[in-house]
Amino acid sequence: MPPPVSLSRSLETCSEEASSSPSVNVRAGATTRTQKTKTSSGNKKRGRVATLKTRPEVEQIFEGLSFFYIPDNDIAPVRRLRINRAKEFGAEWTRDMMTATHVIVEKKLVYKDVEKLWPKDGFGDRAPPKVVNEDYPLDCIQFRAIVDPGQKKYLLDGQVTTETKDKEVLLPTSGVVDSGPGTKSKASSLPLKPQHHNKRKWDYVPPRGTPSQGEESSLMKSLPKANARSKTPPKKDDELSEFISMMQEFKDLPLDVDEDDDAQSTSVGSQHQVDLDQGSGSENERPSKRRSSRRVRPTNKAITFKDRFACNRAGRKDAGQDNPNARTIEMLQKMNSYYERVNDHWRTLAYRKAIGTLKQQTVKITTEEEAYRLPSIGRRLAQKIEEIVTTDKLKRLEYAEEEPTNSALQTFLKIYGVGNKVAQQWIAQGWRTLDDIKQHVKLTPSQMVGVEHYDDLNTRIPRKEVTALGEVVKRAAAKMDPMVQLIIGGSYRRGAESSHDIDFIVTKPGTESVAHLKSFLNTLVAQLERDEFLVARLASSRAGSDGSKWHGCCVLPKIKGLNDDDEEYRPIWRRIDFLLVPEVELGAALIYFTGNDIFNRSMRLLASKKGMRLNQHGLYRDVLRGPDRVKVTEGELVERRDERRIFEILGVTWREPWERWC
DNA sequence: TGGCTGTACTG
DNA sequence: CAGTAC
DNA sequence: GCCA
DNA sequence: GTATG
DNA sequence: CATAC
Repeated sequence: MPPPVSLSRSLETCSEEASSSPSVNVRAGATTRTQKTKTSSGNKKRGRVATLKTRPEVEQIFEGLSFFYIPDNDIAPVRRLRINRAKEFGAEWTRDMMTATHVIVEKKLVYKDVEKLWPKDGFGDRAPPKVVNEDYPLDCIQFRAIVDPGQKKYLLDGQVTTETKDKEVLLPTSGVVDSGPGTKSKASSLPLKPQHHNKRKWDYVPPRGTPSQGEESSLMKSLPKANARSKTPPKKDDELSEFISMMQEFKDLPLDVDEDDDAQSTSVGSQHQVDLDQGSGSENERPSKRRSSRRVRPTNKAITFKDRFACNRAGRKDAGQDNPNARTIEMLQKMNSYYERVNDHWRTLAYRKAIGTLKQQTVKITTEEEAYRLPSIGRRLAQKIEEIVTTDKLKRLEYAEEEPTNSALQTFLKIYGVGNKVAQQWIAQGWRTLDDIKQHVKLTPSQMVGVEHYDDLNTRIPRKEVTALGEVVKRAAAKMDPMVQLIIGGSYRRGAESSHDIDFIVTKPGTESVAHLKSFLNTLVAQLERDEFLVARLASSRAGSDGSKWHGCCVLPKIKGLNDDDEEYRPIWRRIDFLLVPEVELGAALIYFTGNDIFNRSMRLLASKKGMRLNQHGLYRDVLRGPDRVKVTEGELVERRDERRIFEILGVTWREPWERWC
């Protein structure tokens, strides 16, 4: 594999600006097709400027800004294109730094190079221009917003940051550059989101009238979007498109690559085409900054089989507040709940996994590439993460939340017994509020309770109260059968500070089937109902079935020292569940009822990959699954009593309940 | 391109 | 069984 | 949405 | 009606 | 619940 010498040479030709960035050209050359080899004169003038488009006013994001480029010319085709792009969006190209609002520096250069050009006398009264690398304008265009120029990703080599926060800005010598007004840009960005196949699904449909929503594959990113915009029908032959595709391919590559990159690639060295240049060993782990489609997951970060399962990665609660990615997580969670609402089951799953991954990060994830290297974060999510970090918002989410039916959906789904089908149906019938529902809809008994006690049932239960409720039940139970054990599971067992409901695992030494506990539960429930502790029954075993659970509502009685201080004690309805578990199955049941659900699914998935099966009853092996993965054989029971043994057999290192937050 | 945990209860 | 819940 |  | 899906 | 026994 001889290095592409010839190519690079031809490039150099076109890069008359010598000293600077031969590399750029290399690429251009390599891409041949673009301007046939002989880029020079003829083609060059072929009115690129003439093709300058004017974009709709709303897109004039750079209005009032003037960019000073370093190097100060537009000889290199790529830079010329970039300058023109900036102009399209309202920027002025200035050749005088004194009038510039931003100094756009080629990545190959370091901060010192900028200092050389920096006016010795400063800028007088006016704020000095912001110094950023060439990614800055591109990102602004991509997000259709003036993003914070102080972000790390726009720093030059050798540039020092002033603040430790996210928004640091570097100041040139005399510098007093703050991130300036509008660091939190409010500018509108365009949606970047390919709508999906998602057959037969009521997928989200962007509100009409909003700016192009469209298709835009993740690989296409910003530029193509422009052409595809509704208003201006794309012109196939537009020569700009040629550049566009070229830009897409290279815009994220450092402009220096190639043969000379060598040495300290501390810079955003890229090793694209690593395979080409022999040994040079640039195959360091540098996350290739390219955003092209080519998937190059760094191989160095080998993820072992078992590490791919969430149940094997540590996780504790809390990962929230102080987490450096809190903002990102918050936004993704909103997207997640949106997809939950529209019943996009699998996307919801993907988001939850990604959020889990993010929660475990100890450093802030800033760029797409950085995010992409993490497990369960693919291109699409990585892009969204970068968008959030860069613009502090997510366009896709804004559209989603604008959906008029969205709020009604959100309301209805929080009613016990109402899922997506029913909620959609109600909305289709025109109902939008709880009142509408109360008046016009025939509810099932469960839904009735759900509506009547809507607020109570959607209020989280403080841990302290869960404990208190637990005591009430345990006391009653002990009175009727001291041998029975009640274990509070769910998030409480994981150590949560508040829970959505209370889960009791009801078991008793010596029991081998739920039948042995059924009568006890009936008695217990009956008693607690008389005590007016249990106030509603939502679901309980059907006659014939295994009958192992009971769902209902309860209220905490007035208790000395806990809630008797207020003259007005109002009982709050709480969701309560009982699960009958024969003692022999306690381990499996504990795993199941401790969760969280991602943890459980992960454990079960791992089990199934190992030819085993895990459910609330136990761990089985040699499960035979027929042709359509239909379970043919139950499999042989391996373990069910001992929680730890189940972990062991699955090859999962033991994790305490409070370590099962995924 | 197909899978994505596995089960119990309601109506 | 579809829908819902866990 | 992610992944094998 | 009761069982089944 | 809808359908079947």
